[in-house]
Amino acid sequence: MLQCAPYPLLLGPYFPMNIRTLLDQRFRAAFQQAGAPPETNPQVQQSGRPEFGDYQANGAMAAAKALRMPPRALAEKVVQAVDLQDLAERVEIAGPGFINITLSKTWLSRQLSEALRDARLGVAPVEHAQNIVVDYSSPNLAKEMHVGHLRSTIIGDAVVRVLEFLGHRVVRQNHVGDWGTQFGMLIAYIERLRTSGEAQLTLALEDLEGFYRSAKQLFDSDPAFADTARAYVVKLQQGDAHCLELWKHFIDTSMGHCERVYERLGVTLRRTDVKAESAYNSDLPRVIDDLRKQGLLSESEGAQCVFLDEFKGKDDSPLPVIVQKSDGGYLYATTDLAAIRYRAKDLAADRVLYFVDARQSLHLKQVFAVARRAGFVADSCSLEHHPFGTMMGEDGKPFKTRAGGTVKLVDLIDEAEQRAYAVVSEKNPGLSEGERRAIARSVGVGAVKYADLSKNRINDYIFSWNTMLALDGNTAPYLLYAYTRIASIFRRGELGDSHFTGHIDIIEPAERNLGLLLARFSEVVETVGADCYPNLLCSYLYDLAGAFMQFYEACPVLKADEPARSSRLLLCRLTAGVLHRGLDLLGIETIEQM
RNA sequence: GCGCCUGUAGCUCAAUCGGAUAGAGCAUCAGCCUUCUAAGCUGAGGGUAGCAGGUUCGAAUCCUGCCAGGCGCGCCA
Repeated sequence: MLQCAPYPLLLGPYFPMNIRTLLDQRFRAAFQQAGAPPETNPQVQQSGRPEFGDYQANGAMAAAKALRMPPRALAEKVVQAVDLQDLAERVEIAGPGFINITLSKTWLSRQLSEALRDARLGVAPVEHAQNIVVDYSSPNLAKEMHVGHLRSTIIGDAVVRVLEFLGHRVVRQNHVGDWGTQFGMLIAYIERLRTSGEAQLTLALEDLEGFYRSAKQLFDSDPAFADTARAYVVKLQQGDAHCLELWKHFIDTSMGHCERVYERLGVTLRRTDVKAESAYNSDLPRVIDDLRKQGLLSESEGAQCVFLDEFKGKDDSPLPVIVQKSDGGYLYATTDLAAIRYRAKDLAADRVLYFVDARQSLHLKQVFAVARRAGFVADSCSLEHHPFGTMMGEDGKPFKTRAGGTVKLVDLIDEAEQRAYAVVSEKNPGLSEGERRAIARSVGVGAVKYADLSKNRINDYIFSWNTMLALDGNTAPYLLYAYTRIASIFRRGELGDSHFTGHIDIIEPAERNLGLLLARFSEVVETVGADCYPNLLCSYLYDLAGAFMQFYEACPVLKADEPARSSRLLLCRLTAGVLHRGLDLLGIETIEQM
């Protein structure tokens, strides 16, 4: 394990704050002093181009308009007023009134030296920790996990990690589907196999997907079996002991499958995070009752519905949220309402995040609206659907096996590891078999996850083995390689904790470039925590890895003279720390060599 | 029919609350290994931002209309 962990000694008080926030505060004060109203947004952001400095404040144009004065004149006054003596080496006005800020190397050097002594690498814990409930993964247990579950699982887990790192109290909710009509069929099939022996049943359940297919086939071809299956749905719902036992056996087996996938993917979900659909069964009649008491319920064509004005269907007709079927059965909207109330009330959530397929947008919008109207959720609680697109094959159609079936996650992981193994063996044949296997595991799984995380989640995305396992470009292998290069420097120099001394002193352009990115880590992490777009963290880490590669080419470390050698070693150490932590927040594990 | 999402380089994708000359990677071409891992680095070419209007000092971003694709829309989840 690389010593990316921080210095144990903390010299004096250190209150990390991200640069953007710091500049925002300074400029807010300056704008007021310059005569702008207190609510003026200084619009501090990272500069788009190097010639515009490191940060820019763009608020002068808008504020000048309100004040009816020339924007450059306001910018002048702001620059006069702003106190940046400690941190900027240049503040310039450009164009119509942009204020460009170049940070001083001294200040940057000090920030980095401090971040190095901080276990959190300069990321401050949130001032007000929130209770954040995160609904993600949530596979249906009738079948094995397949590629359709990947995005929710991977993206949700990354966001969970980020939120916890920021200091929030996170409650994972794996809302697995373990109830509904198809389970009658599966139970009937279990029973049938049991009569031919326990061993055969166990074997059949190994391949859950095949199990489902066989049951379905029987269901479609054998009317007697179909009748039994339908009867079992009813018995199950009535709490029949025998059916429940078979059902539990099935659920248990299926959950075991999921857990093996989570384990291999390095996903933090545990059995204790499961709050299955069936867990809300007893609460469903109460949901209906409460909706009725609120006067929200109306009957339509025999079904119990909630009609809300904001939802219109065809020809402006009212669009119902059906919460109880005409036969008395409940639907997933009912379960979701029960779940949302549990999360808001029992779990006291400040935010509830749903990492759910974009196709459920309307459904969730309706559930959120009904829940609010019914008072299940306080106004102060934020309900957020974070949708994502579908994973497509290289032909632009939903990703399938060659035979046209769904791709099981275990198969996907197997193939990723195999392909990674082939690459490692080719690139680095000197490593032992065991080492290559271990590297292939990290690289293969890391590549799968990174391919998913690095894209803006809203769009559909094209899954391609080639781009994913490519060794260059914005991929997991590239980031992992950057990290191993640092590890290699430390190995080569035989460096232990005691060898890291002195402080970071930014001199070369490549050092400055790298240092500036390192100092921005907290900005990215905070943004991801707020907006739930892990691809921002990916592209940051990619930039960081790139900046390190350039630094590596331009600035010798071990061969440098003091004090540059010490400074560069510390820069390497901080880079390793940020890469390690950043990848960890994405759920990707680093390796020491590859 | 109504609603939601999307349309950026040949391909895969970015772009912070509207900000300056729209950026990467792949692929193509040209360079760099007696020097800390070349799974790397440097450089070149490649764009009517779907189309047309509008708002604005300023639009890939906001608004309107059209075109194209995907998805959703009463008793599955």
